[in-house]
Amino acid sequence: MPSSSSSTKPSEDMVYTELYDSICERQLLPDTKLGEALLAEHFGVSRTIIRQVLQRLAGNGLVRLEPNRGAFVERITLEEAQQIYAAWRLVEETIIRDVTPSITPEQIQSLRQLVAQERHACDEKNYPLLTRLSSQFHIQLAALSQNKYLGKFLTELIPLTSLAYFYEVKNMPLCTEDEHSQILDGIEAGDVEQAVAIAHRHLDGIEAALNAAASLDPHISLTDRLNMRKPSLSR
Amino acid sequence: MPSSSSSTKPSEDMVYTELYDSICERQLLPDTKLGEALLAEHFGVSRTIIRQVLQRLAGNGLVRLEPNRGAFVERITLEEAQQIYAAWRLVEETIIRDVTPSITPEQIQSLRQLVAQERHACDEKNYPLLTRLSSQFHIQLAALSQNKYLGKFLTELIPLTSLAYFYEVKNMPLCTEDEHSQILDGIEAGDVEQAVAIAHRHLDGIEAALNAAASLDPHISLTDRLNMRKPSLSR
DNA sequence: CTCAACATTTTTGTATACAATTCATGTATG
DNA sequence: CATACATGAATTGTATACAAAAATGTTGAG
Repeated sequence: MPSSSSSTKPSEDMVYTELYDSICERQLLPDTKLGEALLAEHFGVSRTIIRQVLQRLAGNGLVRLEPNRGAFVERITLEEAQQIYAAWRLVEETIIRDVTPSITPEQIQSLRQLVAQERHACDEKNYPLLTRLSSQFHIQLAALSQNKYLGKFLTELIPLTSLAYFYEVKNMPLCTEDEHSQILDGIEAGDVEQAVAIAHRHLDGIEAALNAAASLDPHISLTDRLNMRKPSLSR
Repeated sequence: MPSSSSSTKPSEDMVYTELYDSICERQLLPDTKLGEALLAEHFGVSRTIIRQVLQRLAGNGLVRLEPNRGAFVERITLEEAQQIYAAWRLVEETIIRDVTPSITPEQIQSLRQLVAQERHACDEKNYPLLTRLSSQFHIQLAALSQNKYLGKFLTELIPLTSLAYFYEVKNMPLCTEDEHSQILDGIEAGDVEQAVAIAHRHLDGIEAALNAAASLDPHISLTDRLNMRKPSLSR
């Protein structure tokens, strides 16, 4: 029974989107096993399709394929997350500088709508949706860049931040629509330096929150986590 | 008859590498049809493997998958090539700034060896090899970056330059080992600004050569180009 | 001779069957 | 009682068979 209730046949892209969104929204947490047979049954397609989707997700870095062992949601370390934010800052600044002079009122309007949706999701405490919308703001901004390769890079980079998993991260709702709004203000006013400065502050803030979560987290390694399932044999 | 003469079974990675290198070296030119049955026979594997390889290559942007029509070597326009070089300049500079303070003598040595190979390939007029070595220099440098995401970006970006296809490009041997050598000199001396400046000149030069080739090229429209395609694998 | 409609062939897309590997369970042994 | 090993179940990897679509070739009318 396919979870997507639509009557249309769940094609490869639908399966891909569903898994992609689930990972980005942190519904599927890092190290979750993505068994082929299970997914095939769930979506009502053959393993062939599931396999292709998993390989595409692996190509985007969202899924880790362990030979002869299967597919898992990827997990990144704190250090890797920091590298991601560093690269993000670099490209975000470049894109803002690129987009600001040529942006149209319609494009601004479209982004403002997105911010409104973010605010709504935050009010409703719908944090999975908020996570996705927040990413989408930056992705949609990146899509406006003249340079589609930089845009594609950011589009692939941003979802990876969902793979940093510490206990506290789940409960860390980053309601940053205000900063998004301020970035738009700067862009709309043609004030590149202002927009760039806020964007940097914005990303610094997100990274700081992640660092805080990581420091609060009892540093449990993967092996530790596996071992603590059965501390003692009950028999 | 598999082209890889080794007796070991050509696995997926071998097929991937072979096709990847052939495209990067401009042995397989843009718009070349990559028929599944043909490749399967050529490498002595099933279509399943070929299919996986083609999807991986498509994920890297080297291959274009047209639904129900098959796989083709991707082609990029002059404008897209210019975007690639713009992104390359940005990231290359960042990486040089990142790598210079922490590079080791062994790493320098390894890169110098690569430059020597380049010089040799240029002397021998082995242009396919030179093309690959020239890319490899930048890729290997990028691999030294602390930021593996920027490194990966460049690693995926650089091969795309092989997809810009104008008549003159084939006959355009860019013997730029000297500039590579100078970049290394700057890095080795710890003179970041010098290294960055040369790197910029280097990339500007390559892009200028491409622009020249494009202007010399009789601007063939898409429809004309379709008429003149010779899709045979020359092997 | 040209063009269009139909039939044939080829190629891609998907599902399934089989082989290979890993993982879990249970048993024997020190 | 714990460890090592062997057997069996479950999962992944690969090849093949079949279905669907596109390309090609042929025929016939205008």
